[in-house]
Amino acid sequence: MSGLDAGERDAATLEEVARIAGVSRSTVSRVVNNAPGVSPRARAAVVEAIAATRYVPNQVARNLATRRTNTVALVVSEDGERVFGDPFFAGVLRGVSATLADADRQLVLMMSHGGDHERLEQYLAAGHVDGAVVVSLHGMDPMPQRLADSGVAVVLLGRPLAATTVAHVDADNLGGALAATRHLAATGRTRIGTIAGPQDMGAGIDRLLGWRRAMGELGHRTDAVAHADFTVEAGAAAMATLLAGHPDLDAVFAAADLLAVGALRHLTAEGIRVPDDIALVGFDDSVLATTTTPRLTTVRQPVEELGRTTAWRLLAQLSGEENLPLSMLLPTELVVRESS
Amino acid sequence: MSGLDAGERDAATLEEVARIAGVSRSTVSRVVNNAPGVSPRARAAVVEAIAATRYVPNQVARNLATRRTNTVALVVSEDGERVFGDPFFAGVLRGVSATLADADRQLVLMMSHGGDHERLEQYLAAGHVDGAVVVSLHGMDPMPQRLADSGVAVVLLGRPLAATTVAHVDADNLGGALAATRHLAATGRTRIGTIAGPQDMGAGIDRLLGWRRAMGELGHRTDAVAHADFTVEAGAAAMATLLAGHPDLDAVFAAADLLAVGALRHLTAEGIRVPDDIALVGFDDSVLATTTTPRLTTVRQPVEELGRTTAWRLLAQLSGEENLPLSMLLPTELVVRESS
DNA sequence: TTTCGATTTGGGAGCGCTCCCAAATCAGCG
DNA sequence: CGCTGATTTGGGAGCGCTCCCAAATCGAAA
Repeated sequence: MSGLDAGERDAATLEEVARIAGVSRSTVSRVVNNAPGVSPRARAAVVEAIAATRYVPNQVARNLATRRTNTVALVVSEDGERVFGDPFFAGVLRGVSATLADADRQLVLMMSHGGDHERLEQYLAAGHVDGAVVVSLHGMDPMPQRLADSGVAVVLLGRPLAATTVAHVDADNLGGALAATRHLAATGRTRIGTIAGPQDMGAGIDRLLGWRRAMGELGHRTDAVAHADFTVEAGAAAMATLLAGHPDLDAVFAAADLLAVGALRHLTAEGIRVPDDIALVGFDDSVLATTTTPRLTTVRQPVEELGRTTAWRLLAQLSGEENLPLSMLLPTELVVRESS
Repeated sequence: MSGLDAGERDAATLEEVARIAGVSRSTVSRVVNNAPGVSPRARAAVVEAIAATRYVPNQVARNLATRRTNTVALVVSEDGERVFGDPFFAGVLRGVSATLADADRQLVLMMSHGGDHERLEQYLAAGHVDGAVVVSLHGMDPMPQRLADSGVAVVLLGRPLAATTVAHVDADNLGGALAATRHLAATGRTRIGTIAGPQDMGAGIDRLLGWRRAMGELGHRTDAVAHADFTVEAGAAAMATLLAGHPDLDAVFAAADLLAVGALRHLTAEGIRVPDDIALVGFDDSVLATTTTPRLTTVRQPVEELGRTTAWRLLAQLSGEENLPLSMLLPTELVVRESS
């Protein structure tokens, strides 16, 4: 209220520090950014003045002057609900934030629950961040391309469906699905169904494709497909559907651990034994996979690594490196446990 | 590279728009902020020029000039791991982001996994955000007070342990624990233990206190206490400890649903029936509570409302309202299901 | 002592916007 | 047709910093 405590509130500026230290603005700036060319004497005086005034550089001013912000957004194209349920995001976040922290960049997490899309684009385009990692893109969402067009560096985690000049990093979903299905066949299963994920996302499409291709190689029909989005409930429902249409199934490849858990739940409830009657393979190798009974055979994707690599790719782009790969594929790996 | 596509990259500025529209900077600014006092003619010209140049105001410059950013941080004093596991945060996030969206503010989510604390404080103090909601504070963490001192508006979700001038919003943890314990007693239980949460957080302390007080009222001993942090595993372990020390227990109040789930898991494994042998009450009323067998009696806390109220309180403070409450307590409510 | 190159320092200009005040324009009325 | 008050417009100053260039200072060699 009164002017008395104004000294507490109003942060000191460069100019003030300079005055107190008895040097110029420039010299203080040099010290703050520890740039070379400052005499020890001047430096000491400035350091003292900074301490005395509890000076903190105003980032906003700095951003305006340098035209960069040192912050990167992790944009999750999904609402909070889903984000917090899925261990996949936790891993990605860990990877991204580790890499960013190493590079001394600030991370801001943003999710665009549908309607917010517009505000989000505005925010990002308005110079608040240097770049963005966009994850869990659905359908042909033009957002990443638009961001890129408006000058924000963007890298996608997960391949986009739409043609775009935006780089992406992805896991070898196709290879993983291929391996899972072949494994099932190799252990003597012949009637192998699949619970496919959402077909508006690269991961969903590619895992289904992998299963299809493997089944083709084996000379098997590919009609035992049920679709579900990545939730336990949908997995259970899909399993029921699958069973209804194909009662003779002896194996199922589920495109996510969450789906496999749902399937397992349904099978158990129906008195169908896993793996004795039906073998089950999931995808992700999330914590879930080891807490079920029986523990899940699954395809491990390097979630944290995915986050780390995407962030690295973004940083590289930001620092102006040339000839960076437009896409990067990380390997997946089959982990055999008890369910197959 | 070349200057050719510079027009694409370099965003138009106010000045350029003004030149094209044939008016002054000020007039364009007025239109952009739809301030009054612009003739229809001028306005039309400006609107057209904006469209032509695909002009987007530079937030950073605006922030510097106005000394506000229109963005609010949700700071979770916990690492990503925990944040993503706990449904509590999902609810809080939903509440906070809903309120902020209504007020047309941008939300940035930040978590400070221990070491990052410093960078986080720097970031917030450096003028990037107008205010912050801080949730899940541990111990006597001075961070909120420090932020407040450096001019950032702060409201806590969950009462702080340290004395502070920072406002907070909390659920009536004490009342809830009281109700839960009394309920147990009212259904004829006499040897009531508790699994207490972390004692470095208000919620943990208050729920234990509530149980203590209720037990006191009833004239019961208060020695059947086991401690655990808010995870399923810790809950199971605590249940085991409790049972070892007090084999005659006929009821347990767990300070969180996660803990109750752990306890239930242990009891089931031991062949102890719930509620027949031991009645169990949790806290939170998260989704978990309805997916167990038997379904959990629990204390409902209005998680989303908590987020909403905290955000509201922060916005009120930001808009300079006077005489705002320093603390707000939201009611909790016992939800009786099958486990008691 | 002079001179020249290296080091250190200072201050102007500018980042893109808002805010404020003064100037210009417009209307209405005697 | 002039005067007055309201409306609209323009431009300077400033937000706090960085960047760059010129001035000042220093040191050692001649």
